[in-house]
Amino acid sequence: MTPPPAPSDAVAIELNAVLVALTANQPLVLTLEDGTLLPSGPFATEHPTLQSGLRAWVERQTNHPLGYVEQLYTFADRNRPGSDGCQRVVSISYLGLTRERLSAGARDPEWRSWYRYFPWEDWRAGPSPLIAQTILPKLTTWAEAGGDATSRRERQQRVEVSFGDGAETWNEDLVLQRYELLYEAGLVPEAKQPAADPVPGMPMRHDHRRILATGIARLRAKIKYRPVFFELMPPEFTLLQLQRTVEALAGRPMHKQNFRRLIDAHGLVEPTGASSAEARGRPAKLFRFRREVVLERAVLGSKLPLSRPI
Amino acid sequence: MTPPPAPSDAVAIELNAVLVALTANQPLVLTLEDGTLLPSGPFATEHPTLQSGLRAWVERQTNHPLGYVEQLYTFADRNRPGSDGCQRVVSISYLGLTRERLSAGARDPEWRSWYRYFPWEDWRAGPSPLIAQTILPKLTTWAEAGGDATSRRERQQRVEVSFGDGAETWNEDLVLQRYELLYEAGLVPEAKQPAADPVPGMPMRHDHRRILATGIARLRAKIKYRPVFFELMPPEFTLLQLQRTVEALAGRPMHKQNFRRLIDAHGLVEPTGASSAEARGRPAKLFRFRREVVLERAVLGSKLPLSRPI
DNA sequence: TTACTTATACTAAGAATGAGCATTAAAATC
DNA sequence: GATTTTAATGCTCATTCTTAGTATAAGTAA
Repeated sequence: MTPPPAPSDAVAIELNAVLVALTANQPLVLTLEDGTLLPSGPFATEHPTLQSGLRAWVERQTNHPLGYVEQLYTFADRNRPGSDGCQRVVSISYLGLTRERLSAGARDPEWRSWYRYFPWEDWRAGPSPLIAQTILPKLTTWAEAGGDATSRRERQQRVEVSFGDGAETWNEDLVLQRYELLYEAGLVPEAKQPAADPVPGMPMRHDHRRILATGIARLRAKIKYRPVFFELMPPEFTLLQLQRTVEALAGRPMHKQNFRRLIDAHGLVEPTGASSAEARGRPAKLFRFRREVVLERAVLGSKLPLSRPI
Repeated sequence: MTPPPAPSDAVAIELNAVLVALTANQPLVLTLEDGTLLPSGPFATEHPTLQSGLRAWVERQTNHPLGYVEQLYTFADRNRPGSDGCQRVVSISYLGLTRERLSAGARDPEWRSWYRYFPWEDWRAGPSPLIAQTILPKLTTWAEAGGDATSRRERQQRVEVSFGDGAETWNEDLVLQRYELLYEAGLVPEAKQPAADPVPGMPMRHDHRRILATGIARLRAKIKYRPVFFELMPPEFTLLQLQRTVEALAGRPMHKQNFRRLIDAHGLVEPTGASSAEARGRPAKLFRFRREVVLERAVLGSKLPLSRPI
């Protein structure tokens, strides 16, 4: 059918990592060069697999173990933003979760909240006002400028699917679709023909903001059926701390009682016996993660116990 | 943190495709060389993206459009089965769905039922007897041969999670975990130290059976929230034909009335007005897929209406 | 002591799911 | 032509899962 593929000429392999940590209820991502780049790992190492090489490299750099690693996507587009056109760049990206941050306040590498890059993705205090006030109007203009009637209707439908109506119908998993729609509409500075007035949100170089969007989307989808969020928690924690962590990742508020019922129903935690008196109110019991459940089958039944904002 | 990655020396890029079609209620995969290889596509093409290049290549070869394409995984392990050790091979694999098969009965390329490679994955007629009779005994032996007590318990737990108890608790999505467990236990011919009596199921060269397992697993998971199975259907079909298609992919029987209720509740189809008189009984109405729903939000609520075998 | 937080128990309504009965409509067979 | 067989389709009922609360307990800060 096809001869065995010949070794391709002039291929550069690049590893990109979306490294996530969590501090003060903010989801953080490790960045370089004033927040404009994701860290790139070495490819040709002594390690047998990409994943083990990446893990060792991150652990050496941050002095903390990587709790969870998963491959995100491989980009190899010829006219990929950032490639110079003559050499094909294959970029293999990974998502990694880690428990603690390296030296606080450092620059390069620096941990930054991912909502600086995607401010419209934070709905923890209710629907992001950015969407109804800024994004939807611009996208509607773009949709109405589409060529023929079919194209216009298709654009409108994509806007509606990705962003909902700006209030009730929000799907927090569609991070990547939303970014790509804004990219196509020229509403982010990375676009080929960027508009004069892009939507708020810090850009990155090359296609690193797209890779970050891929990572956030994957993580938001993942926490619904695998309790990976424990990799971001300290060994002991209260249920409210756990809830705030999940809310930070999902970008949405949750119903406290139902959240606890869910965690309990799946046997994710066990009490340590101790209590925390960190906050002002009634002391909360401390829990630890039951490692055994990682091996068990899927959990959390694909639905997070969202609450409607008050 | 790290200098920009230097172009790696001696890297070969290989594209592998898991191309799926469906005929006579069998899920088929395109193979080469007497069923021992998956097709490999060219890498350096005139196309701007890997995906468009793969799509064009497949459509040229099979004379049928590829309905759906998705990236599966990138393997780049140094001691990957099939690599000769000196040159690093990066293998990017894709899943593609297509509607019709090319010339029937052809050899090379040839469409083969994926259950020839994974006979234990077909539970359409109830729990696969292979599991209780052959696989679980062998895996139990392997688990009990583990080094210390901790290792033995961990092995047992992995067997239990991947294969369940051989009867009630079966998760059809864990195709890859099951194959990898059998690989580790030396129970497939591809293993490094294969046992004298591997479990039934046709092997493939290199790591192509692992790639196929990845594709099946991805597809089984995908149909629960995106109706991609329509890409395998003719333009008009009866609801029973649709059910048989989903059953072929998931490898499990479904409850007919509840399956129809689900399809109906999500507005996936619309009647064409015509009826089919293919089978003996009462003629079934013909339906067509409502293309609009592809754009809409997630569907099928993560649960297929399984039925217990009679 | 009072006001305020936070934790935790419990419940009622509604939606989704699992399982099956009953009926209809055609072809095949006697 | 009546009867059997095969499938399609309509409908119900119980159970479980979700949603959205109310109520109460147990601490700290003023």
